[in-house]
Amino acid sequence: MNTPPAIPALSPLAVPVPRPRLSSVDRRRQLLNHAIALFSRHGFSGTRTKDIAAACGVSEAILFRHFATKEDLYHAILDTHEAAAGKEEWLAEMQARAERRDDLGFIRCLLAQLLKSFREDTAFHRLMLYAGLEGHSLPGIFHERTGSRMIEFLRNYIVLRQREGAFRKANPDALIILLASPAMQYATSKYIFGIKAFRGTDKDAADELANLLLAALSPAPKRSKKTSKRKA
Amino acid sequence: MNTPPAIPALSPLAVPVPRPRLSSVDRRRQLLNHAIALFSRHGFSGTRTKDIAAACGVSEAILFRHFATKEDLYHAILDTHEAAAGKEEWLAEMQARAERRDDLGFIRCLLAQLLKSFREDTAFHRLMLYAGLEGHSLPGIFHERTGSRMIEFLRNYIVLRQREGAFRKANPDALIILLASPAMQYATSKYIFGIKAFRGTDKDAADELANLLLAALSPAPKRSKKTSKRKA
DNA sequence: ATTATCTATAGATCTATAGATAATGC
DNA sequence: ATTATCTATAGATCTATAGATAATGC
Repeated sequence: MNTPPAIPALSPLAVPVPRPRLSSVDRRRQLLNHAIALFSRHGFSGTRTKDIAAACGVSEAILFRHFATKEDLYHAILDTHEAAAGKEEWLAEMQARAERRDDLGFIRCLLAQLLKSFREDTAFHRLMLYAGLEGHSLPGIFHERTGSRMIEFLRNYIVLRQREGAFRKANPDALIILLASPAMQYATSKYIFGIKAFRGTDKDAADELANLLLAALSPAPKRSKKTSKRKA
Repeated sequence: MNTPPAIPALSPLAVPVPRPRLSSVDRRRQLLNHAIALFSRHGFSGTRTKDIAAACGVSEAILFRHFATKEDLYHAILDTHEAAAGKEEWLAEMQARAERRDDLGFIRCLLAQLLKSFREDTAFHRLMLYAGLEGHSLPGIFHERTGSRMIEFLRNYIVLRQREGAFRKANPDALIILLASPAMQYATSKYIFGIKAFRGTDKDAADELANLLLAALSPAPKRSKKTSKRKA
């Protein structure tokens, strides 16, 4: 005795809820949004135009009225979509720490923001990964936008602090990799692959890693030999 | 005046080169190998069974004689394919460095091997990335094989060296992330996305990063305050 | 005799379009 | 009048199978 369908009269087939007729720009925006969600989950070739249209509650014909081809739709996304969440605020915050030479705060802020970006904008990062794997040259675009601006900023600070003697005189590119990688790797595992490599909150992870990274950046204490035990 | 096709008589269509009839196991192996190459490039949904069969020079019917469905083929790959390149030798080498407490050598070896794995077994890593994105739960399998064994080994050494006072008393999980991430990130960018974040060879990168990582792992020098300048 | 292989094709699905219809804005 | 929308469908492509054929090993 299973519960029979209670309200057959209200099934989607029976009463096609009168959807509002959206303006061209609104519908386009809606199509893009649902396309982002689906492409980010299934990749380009794993996403069906039918599903995108269905997600918006319209026929496929509508989709192809807005975008000539599936490729066009995909590129419309890749061309315009940036890592959203408060990039400007972030840069400002980093800038503030940089000005007062708060190295630990600087690194912490960097890591926290990377984690936040993956947490809140997972779709974007999945999209970038797919685009990179599928060879849609999008990581290029990413790198030339948010990415490279941040990298530029990072490198400037690193070089500055190296000149001031606060950071170790290593290859700045290596230091950039070192700073950004752990948070990216951790966030990718956690938010994209669903593997937690670390118990505790993102903040815990950021703090823990920031301390370690600062140690890596700090100039080597002067020692005569590897094994010398700093005998005052 | 373009050069006309020179040897029409030898075109593939004209003379169907008598391919050898392979044994079941050989053909199966060949199908798997070409499937790996194609799945790794285009993902599951981006790969056509036709292309796999064509790569082996046989009809699709042959493929479906060996694997009931495309899914079956894919899982046959994911279940059996491990990170190939000399895993045992690698562990032995790491073990040797561990025994003589050559921390820098230990880290260098780890990084060099990670880079080598991506360089020489790119298809495998692409496969894992795709599987993770497409939700084929394969990273799980990966993690339970090569991955987790290596992680186990790493953690043991880290904990040991922490007890011996040679490594900083931080969360071992954080240290593992710290150690492995830069090389993985760098290798992913370079070998999978084709972005070089670093001029120089892989060995240069490994050495540079290893030095930095060792600094991060080393215990903090005793200082009374953050800003103290170690006045003897 | 066994079995690796092919041809041909079914049936599903996918992108894209043509032409008709109905809601909106003037 | 304009235009957002739908239905219906073409044409391509994709997975999978049925049944026939030819190479191999005994």
